[in-house]
Amino acid sequence: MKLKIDDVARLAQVSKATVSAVLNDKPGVAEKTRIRVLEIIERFNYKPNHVARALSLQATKSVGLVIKEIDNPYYTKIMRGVFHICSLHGYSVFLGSSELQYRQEEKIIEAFVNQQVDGLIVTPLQEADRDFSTVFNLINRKFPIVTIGRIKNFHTNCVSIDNVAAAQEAVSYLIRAGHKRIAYFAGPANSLHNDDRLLGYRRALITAGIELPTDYIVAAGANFADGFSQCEVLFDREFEQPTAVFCYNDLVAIGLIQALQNRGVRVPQEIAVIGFDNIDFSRFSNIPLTTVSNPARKMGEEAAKLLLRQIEKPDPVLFKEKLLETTLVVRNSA
Amino acid sequence: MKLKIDDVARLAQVSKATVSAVLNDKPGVAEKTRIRVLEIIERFNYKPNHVARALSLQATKSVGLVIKEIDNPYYTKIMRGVFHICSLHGYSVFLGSSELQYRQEEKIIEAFVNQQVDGLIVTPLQEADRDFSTVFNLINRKFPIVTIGRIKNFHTNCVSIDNVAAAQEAVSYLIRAGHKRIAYFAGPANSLHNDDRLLGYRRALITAGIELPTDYIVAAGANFADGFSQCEVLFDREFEQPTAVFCYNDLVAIGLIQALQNRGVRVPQEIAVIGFDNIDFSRFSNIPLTTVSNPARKMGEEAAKLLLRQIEKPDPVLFKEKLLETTLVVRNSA
DNA sequence: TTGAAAGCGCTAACAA
DNA sequence: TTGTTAGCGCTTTCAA
Repeated sequence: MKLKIDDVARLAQVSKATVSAVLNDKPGVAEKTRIRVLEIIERFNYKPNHVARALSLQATKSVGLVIKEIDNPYYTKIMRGVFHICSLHGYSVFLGSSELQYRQEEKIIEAFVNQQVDGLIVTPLQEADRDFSTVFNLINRKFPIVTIGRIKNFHTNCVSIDNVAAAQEAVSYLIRAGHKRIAYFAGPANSLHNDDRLLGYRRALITAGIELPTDYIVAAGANFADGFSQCEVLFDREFEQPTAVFCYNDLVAIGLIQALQNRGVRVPQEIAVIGFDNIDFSRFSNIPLTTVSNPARKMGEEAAKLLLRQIEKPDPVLFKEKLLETTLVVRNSA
Repeated sequence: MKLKIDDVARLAQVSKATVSAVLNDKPGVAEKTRIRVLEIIERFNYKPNHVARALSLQATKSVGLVIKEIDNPYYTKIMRGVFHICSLHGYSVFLGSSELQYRQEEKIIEAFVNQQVDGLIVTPLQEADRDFSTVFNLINRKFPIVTIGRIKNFHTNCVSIDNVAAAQEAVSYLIRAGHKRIAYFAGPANSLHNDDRLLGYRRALITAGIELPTDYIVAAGANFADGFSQCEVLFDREFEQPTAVFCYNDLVAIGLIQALQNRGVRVPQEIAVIGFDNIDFSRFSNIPLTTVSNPARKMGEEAAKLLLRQIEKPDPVLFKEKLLETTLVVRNSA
């Protein structure tokens, strides 16, 4: 069977306390014995039992990451960032995806907490009637948590981007390019990201002194199919057809462009389109997409750093928000 | 602080052995006391400490999943399957991605084993000079493992598809459609999948009595960029231009189609293209892709089932291979 | 039907 | 500098 610490102790002719000390780089072990112990460990390929150590230390060296959609490249980028930093620091990560259901999100969080993870990174689902008490309680108990994106009316340690400013920049770019009738293909209802991007869109218009009926705000969603299917709204007779569309995200933008092309509408000549996120694929899409680059991987990394810092020296004080930079990536769609 | 089993025992005025018994649905607890204990558990929201239980049981109720690429939708589908079955059975899953580096794969596997996962699902990287001793040793120690895809010259519990037959079917379809000059855009070198698909391609040609120089086999890869960049090879003067291309996977096919369109070549009229995997996006791509549907999610599920069965009642006997069905999905690209 | 006690493999006081 | 011992929070034998 597998070796345990007592075996190593016996083989090295020391007590297990000593073995434990060398395992954990504790001072106060004679160089000679340290070497002897290390030799035995090496020779017999001893690996400490992680579970036993976790029980004794009351720390599992693991964190939980809860994302919203496993198939969304934005979240896989975040994942990569989190994985990267965590593995650098010897933490492993449990992954769970709420698939946009907040009950599911709560279940996952609870499961992770029961698994004794040392901390949690959550991309919280924000629905109007959503109950945040699970997260709330955890935070009250000083359980280490960082959220990716703020929670409405609620303070957490979090990392995010300035969605308002980013959207405003994108729309201002369209305005500077001469567009006056600019539609917004909105994201999921009750998404804080969507609220912020909508606000940025509005601010850009206001700043430029452009007034547009609310018809120019089209409820789309977050996926390819949403952009694709809502395309027809643009050709509705009720309002003057836009010359540009700012989209909630790249998937929506790509869906829209596809539908536009199916109708024979040229992009960007007849209708310009801007996305958001700068997913990998947007570079390769049929018409390379102009979009706002969202530093998802970096967000994952910063979230992990924030969390690990919190775990390793709990800061009684207060909530930190880390804001990351976005940039407009101009390609061919606008 | 958090309640422990002793607290519950005290509150319910029983011993902790009794509490443990009701927690684990063991028989031999009087209905009256069971109810009393459950009430206390409910009232104080007691949750057993997973780590302590794991140490005592020598089982963590967790498994490790090692995939090759986090950004590849094929693997995220597998993930979903694995997650689904595991969570149904109360197992949590550690995820790791080798990102195509087998050293990385080994590290992850070792880390998982040290974490005391109860079993492992691996999508093994197959390179020519690759050393499988880590996996080998684990299997010899009867450590529960299932691989997704076979390992060359090596028996494991595994789930896979019949890549040869699937490729043969796709290419035969092209032949029946009248194509005679069919190229193969090959996947990564040393990929067993690629070997099998290549074999299927060859068999289809042989069966139809078609002979083609090896120029028609183009080294591409597994990603969009590979298909995109290798497009030009098709227009090489050295050999007669193909009328159809069978691609290693959808990403390559989509990349190729994109490049073809950039050149003004019409798909499928001038060149027909078939992919492999049927990733979600292939349905939405510019020209909806004809492809071989690869039941990735189902593979994940079956792999998980196989693994859990192995964990819960170790079968001393032998290796099982589960072969899943593929089907040709005909859309517009061929 | 219940409880006392030992044990899972490790860490950390404390004593020697 | 090293060893003894008591936990960490659970499960499980065995005796009552």
